[in-house]
Amino acid sequence: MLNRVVLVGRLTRDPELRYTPNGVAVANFTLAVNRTFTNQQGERDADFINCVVWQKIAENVANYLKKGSLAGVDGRIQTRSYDNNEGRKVFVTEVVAESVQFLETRRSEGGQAPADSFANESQPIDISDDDLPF
Amino acid sequence: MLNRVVLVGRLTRDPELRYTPNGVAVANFTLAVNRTFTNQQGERDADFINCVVWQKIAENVANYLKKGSLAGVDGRIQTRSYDNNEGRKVFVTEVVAESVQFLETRRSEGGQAPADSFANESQPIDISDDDLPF
Amino acid sequence: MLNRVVLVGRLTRDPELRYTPNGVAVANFTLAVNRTFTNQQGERDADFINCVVWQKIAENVANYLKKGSLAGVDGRIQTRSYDNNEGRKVFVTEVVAESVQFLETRRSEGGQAPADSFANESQPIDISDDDLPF
Amino acid sequence: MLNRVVLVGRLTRDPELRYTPNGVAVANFTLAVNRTFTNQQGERDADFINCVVWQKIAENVANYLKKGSLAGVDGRIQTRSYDNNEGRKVFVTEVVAESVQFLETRRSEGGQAPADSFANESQPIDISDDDLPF
DNA sequence: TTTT
DNA sequence: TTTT
Repeated sequence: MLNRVVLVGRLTRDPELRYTPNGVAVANFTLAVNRTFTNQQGERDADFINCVVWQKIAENVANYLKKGSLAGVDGRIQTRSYDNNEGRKVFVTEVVAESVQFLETRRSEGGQAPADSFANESQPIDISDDDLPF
Repeated sequence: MLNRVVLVGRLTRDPELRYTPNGVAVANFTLAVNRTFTNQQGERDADFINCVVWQKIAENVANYLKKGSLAGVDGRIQTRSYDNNEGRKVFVTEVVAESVQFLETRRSEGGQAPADSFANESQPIDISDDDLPF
Repeated sequence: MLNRVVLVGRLTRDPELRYTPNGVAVANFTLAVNRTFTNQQGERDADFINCVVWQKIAENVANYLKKGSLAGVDGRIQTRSYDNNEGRKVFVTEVVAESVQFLETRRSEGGQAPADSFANESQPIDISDDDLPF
Repeated sequence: MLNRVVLVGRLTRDPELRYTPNGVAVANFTLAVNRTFTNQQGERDADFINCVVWQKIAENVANYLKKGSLAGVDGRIQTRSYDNNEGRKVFVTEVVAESVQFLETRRSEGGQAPADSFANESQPIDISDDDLPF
């Protein structure tokens, strides 16, 4: 059945990279996707969408993206549940990214940026992977 | 920023139609979207995705869809939080449907279906609405 | 870069299945996707979108879909050009389907449909393939 | 019926802005969307996708985007035909953009860019419009 | 809390 | 007719 999601937004924090007991890389990050409309208070709201990536893309995401990076995600919605430490079932809805596009280069913190280096002249980097472990 | 979701799945229960204090119709339903792959136990899993619709579409959804109906949804992911009755913050991720396509006619329960009536010859019905209240 | 298309529509004719010189299956079909709005004459228009599928999905499409079938397509837009028989360059924009969902069972022509067989009780069939030859 | 397209790519030329006899703005542009895979010659191919936008977005596109700009498009596929000057029917497949996201600031040609202005710190601009004339 |  |  059809289940397709496409997002462009900014990472709210650095991605978290972990490894499963079998050594498979998994990264989690949250995308802040600004809404085009404003709320009753006239503010521009955002949706904060949790994303997961596996394997090689997970490692690429951890290497190339950080808090504030602009990224595009093509994936699907996944739901799952787990029991929290109070023994209560928690339901999770998140996006499994099948490909991630790095839409800009961030200046490194405290780094000395050469006068002629402009992010808008950098190539967006595509990181995709087809043999996911699920 | 880009935030787009397209789903095709079956309703897990009848849609719930309510009205805001200002009289705006809202309907909630959950789509079961079967995955194409199978899990470790060889079972075919599904994602259970909560959807919200507003206004005229909400009423159409309540009228035309029921538990088990096959439906297509075009919308976006929305996140929000609220405090539950224990004073704890609960985070919700759901799909705001901007248009819903009713993909089949369900036989009415206990009804007598005429020998020549086939769901596959019915026209899918599109219900969309552009002036959402947000 | 992001390139994602999702369609639900009906085949305008039976799919055409061919094989490349290397024996790779390719199928072509056109989806009529009705618009939700009506034109100035008050008619409901449709878009006629050419689709290509490769390999196993191509054969599944040829086996399961026919003129009039309702199908969902998840894929991407592809552009290419070729020289026609008058030596003129022709530009083609089409959708490469990465997965196709068969959304209903068509009654076989002249077949005897049992009184209790309803398309709406059939399972949508997903046909997808990840190792495309391009 | 469902018809949804999401693209991220670069403009191959400056957008062309025109007005209908009734004064409605229309802009045309082509997005080069690089493929993630390479062709047999090891080159990285691209798809060149023609896009149309109407009304206010058309004017925004003409103002903010130019050849080489990185842009995101959310829209749908449209097909139409017209008779060319040889009296031959030409079929067109293009994307009608319902919203366009300007994903970077281009340095103005010959302009003097201040040492601390980085495109990656600029806000992507969303231009969308809901009351299209069709 | 889940559909066919 | 093609962008970085």
